[in-house]
Amino acid sequence: MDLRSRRRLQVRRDVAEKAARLFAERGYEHVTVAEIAAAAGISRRTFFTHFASKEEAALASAADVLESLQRSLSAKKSEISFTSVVRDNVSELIAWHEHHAELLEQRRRIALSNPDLAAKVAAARTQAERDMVTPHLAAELGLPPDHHTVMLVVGAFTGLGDVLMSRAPDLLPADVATLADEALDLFEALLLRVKQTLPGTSI
Amino acid sequence: MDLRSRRRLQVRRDVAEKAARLFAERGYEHVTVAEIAAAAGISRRTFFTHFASKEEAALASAADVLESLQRSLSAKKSEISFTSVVRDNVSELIAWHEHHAELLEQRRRIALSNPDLAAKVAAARTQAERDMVTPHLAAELGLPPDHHTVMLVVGAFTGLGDVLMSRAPDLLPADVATLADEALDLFEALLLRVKQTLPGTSI
DNA sequence: CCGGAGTATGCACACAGTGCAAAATGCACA
DNA sequence: TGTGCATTTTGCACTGTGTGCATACTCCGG
Repeated sequence: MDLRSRRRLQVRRDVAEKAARLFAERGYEHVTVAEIAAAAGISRRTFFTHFASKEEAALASAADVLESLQRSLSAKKSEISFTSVVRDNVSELIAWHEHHAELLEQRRRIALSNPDLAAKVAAARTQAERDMVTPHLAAELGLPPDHHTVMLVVGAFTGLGDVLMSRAPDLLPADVATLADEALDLFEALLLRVKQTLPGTSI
Repeated sequence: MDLRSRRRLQVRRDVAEKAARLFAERGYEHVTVAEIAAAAGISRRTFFTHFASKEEAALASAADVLESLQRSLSAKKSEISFTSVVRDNVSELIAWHEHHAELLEQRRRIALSNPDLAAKVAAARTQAERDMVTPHLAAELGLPPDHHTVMLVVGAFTGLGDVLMSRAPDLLPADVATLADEALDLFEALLLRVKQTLPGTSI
């Protein structure tokens, strides 16, 4: 990694952070790209060499949440069952959330200021979740990743995950844990049933 | 309904239809609002009295799909089980799709030309699905609609539904039916399990 | 026929995003 | 150290979306 690209990355992070601050303060719509650029000490035109759009800057500052799940899954690969890994990761995530209350409050305000943006963040999260989880569930079921059954199971998983993520901001950490447990119990039951029914289905 | 509003609605439909045609022909991004307005015989400014945005015009022409589920659910209310109603409705939807191949092809092209728009359509569909389905499932479980368990079950349902809807365009109608059956079997099993576990949980 | 409500339109403007060319910056090599 | 090259920054002009405001039009009841 040469010096140029490292500095570029640093600028990118800096701009995203300044943007997030402004969005949280005044609402996404009421902040212009010119203002973000000014706050970061670059020109408006340069902003667009770092981000393809104002929206991208907003999304960039929220990309970190998934990294933890990513790490958990690739680290503990196939050692233990899929749901156990996820259970562990949920605890990890909840702990992380408690230690970053201010950051999450900022994001909550941004999301509140622009539901469309929030929907996009959620969609991106779901998509990433889907991509991470599919290979593991496919392996656990002994099916190819593009098998319909796998897709359905993954769909149910992300559906449950979406509920969890959408409720989490309004709940106490302990309640989030309870809800996550219930969701995972449900998913485990579903998974078990699929495994039992599986030998019969052969498309 | 007075004459004025009826004509206004007619114009709105007309504009949306013209817009959809243009979007399918040249791609969402390569059609300007000015062109849509011209095609519909109104001024650019008037376009914005009918639609808050270009996007809204694109979404407006895709709002009909959900009406069928809406009707099915409110008509057959509580006569038979929820999943049976949905099963019936899926057949209905598949039949409808076969009779509107050209329209669906048009929408497929629009979605292809702009993934963001497609994501938004999907999100709107999911949200509407959620709203329709929640009261029925709450009733069937004997819980308040905002109960966590209900939310989770609804989440699983919409998650499965999303997979179904995202795969459908690439499958033959018969395969869509098979996939829908599998999804509903899965959901039925989940629902059954929740019912069995329910008496124990009391938050 | 008239006055007013609802609607259409034109005009000016703010802002996002892009292509292009000039200027600034940092890196390697003589 | 200076010079040439590649990357990056910036200004400028332009297209397109969306909005506020004022004006003109249309249709309705009196």
